[in-house]
Amino acid sequence: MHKNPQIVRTTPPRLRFAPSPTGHLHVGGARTALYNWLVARKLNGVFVLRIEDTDAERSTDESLRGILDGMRWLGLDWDEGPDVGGDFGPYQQTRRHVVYRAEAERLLREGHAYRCFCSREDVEAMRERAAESGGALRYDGRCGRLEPRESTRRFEAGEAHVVRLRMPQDGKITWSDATRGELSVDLQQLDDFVLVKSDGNPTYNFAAVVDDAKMRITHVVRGDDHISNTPKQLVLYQALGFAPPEFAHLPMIVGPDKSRLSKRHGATSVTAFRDAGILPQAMLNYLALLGWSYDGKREVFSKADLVSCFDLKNVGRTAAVFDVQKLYWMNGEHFAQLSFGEKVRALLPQMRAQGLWPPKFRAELTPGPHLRVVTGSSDAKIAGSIQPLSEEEWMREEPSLAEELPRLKLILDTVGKRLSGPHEIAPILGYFYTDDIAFDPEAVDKHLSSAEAAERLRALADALAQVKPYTPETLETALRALAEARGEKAAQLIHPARVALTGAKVSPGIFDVLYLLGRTKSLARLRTGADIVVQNRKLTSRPGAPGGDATPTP
RNA sequence: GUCCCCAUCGUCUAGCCUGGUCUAGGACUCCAGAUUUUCGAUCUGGCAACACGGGUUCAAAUCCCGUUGGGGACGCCA
Repeated sequence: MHKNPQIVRTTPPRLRFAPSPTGHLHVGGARTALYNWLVARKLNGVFVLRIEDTDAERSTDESLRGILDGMRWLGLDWDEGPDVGGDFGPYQQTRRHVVYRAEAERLLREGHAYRCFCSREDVEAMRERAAESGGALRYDGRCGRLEPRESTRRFEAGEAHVVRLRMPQDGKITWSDATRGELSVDLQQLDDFVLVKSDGNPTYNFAAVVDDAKMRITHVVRGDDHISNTPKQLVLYQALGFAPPEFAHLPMIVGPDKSRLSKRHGATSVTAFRDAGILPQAMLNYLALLGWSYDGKREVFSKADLVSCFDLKNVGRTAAVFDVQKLYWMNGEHFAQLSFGEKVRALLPQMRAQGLWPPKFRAELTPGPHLRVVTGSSDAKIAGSIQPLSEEEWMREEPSLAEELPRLKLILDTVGKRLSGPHEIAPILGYFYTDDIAFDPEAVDKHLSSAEAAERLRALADALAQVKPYTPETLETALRALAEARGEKAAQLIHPARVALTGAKVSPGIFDVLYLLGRTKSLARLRTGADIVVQNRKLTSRPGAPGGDATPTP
């Protein structure tokens, strides 16, 4: 077979991601896209986005939009694609019919392919017979042995048919895979597979090869479920007279049960993780580590780090289980590295989704050392750190954001690493923004269940009502003085207070919480907490529990 | 059924090509201690793996063969 002289390996490496718009962008696809993108960027090559929508039944515009959204969110930008164009378009297979038809006709003319008039039932029967006799499930190639004249006659008579590749039957096909090394398959295992369906549409293997060749793709990086497609495609490249690209097969991403990741394993679409508050850079980083490692030690990488560190040589071969827990950990690592402004930007969409923004209430902060830090000299610093917010976003949030920002800054500072990312907003700082607090039953059970607790909360509320300047420092002295006067430990006041104020057993230092919540809210919540204790006791002592101080009903 | 791929802690992995430095390293999770007004965070420490069987070799996680296990493909889906 002659080599087409016009197709020469082009200088800039060209890689592609070729999703079919039949569903959302799932993590496996995103990882494939990422690796292709990384290689392209690292080698200063071109990243092409091609849409494989030849399956008219299942392809939808909605899926296409979702995939593009996902790619954009992850920051995987493409140089050529359906929306941006390029020199080798169109980039949507449904618009490339003429190309496939021309190539199919050429193969037919040159004898590398033939028309097959067998019905689906015929082929099915053949496979069954093959399975029984212990061989590979193959089409037997009978139409390939038809007299050319006979074939033409039936074709011209308008008989339904497909086009099949004439597969050589001797020897084996071998290639060097960038991640697996030498791979080979006996040609006898392969059959004359379909190139063009009876409706005239190309099959995946045919369209992919034609497009990769025409689009001058130099490296094909894909999941290892495509290993068995590779020999077929290699034969096709040969028949078409095109130089094949380099292949790199990636280990699959699987669920905890080691089977291919699917909905049944939980969230798998990247947009679902976005909506759950995962940062794109964390997603990217985590995905990169699924099947690739740098030196076995370093795990946190920025996008730019990945570009410089990534190498197909370090891609592994064993399937990787998708571990959401580690993804969340990774999210925390990236979140911690953000500036205040970037954090706010990452937090706002999530806070909106949770009904925590715009704030339903704000605290009246008494000027104190804490507040001075924010409103005083460092104003400029905050203004500077907020810059990542776009003009538009700033304007949209103008009234509340500007007013709330100093407090939010203090909240984030005091919450510190307890907040590992936007995905934790509700439990970690929700109580600062809504009175609709979710009480942790365990916390209530432990600290809001005794008559003493109710009494302490009321005493504390009364004491704090008197504190002159309302600052963390004065609050602390007041609380400790109260504890001492009552002959109790400070912790006995602090624990119930925390639950009353936040509903949780985890929170920043209690004095910061009191301060940031403001006096009005704090006192109200302490008193509500006392009421909860009472209700709680009524409930739990009702079933005639004899013990304790439950007064017998007349 | 046929073919292909894979096999290190529960999980992600380093080490394997170029056998000894591996009583197998890092990370997530978990546990313990320190710290803390509590939790968290943090620090310190800990649990935990070379699938099995044969070879080759002075020496094997590393090389070879086999077994077992898992996965994938075999479609007019991609």
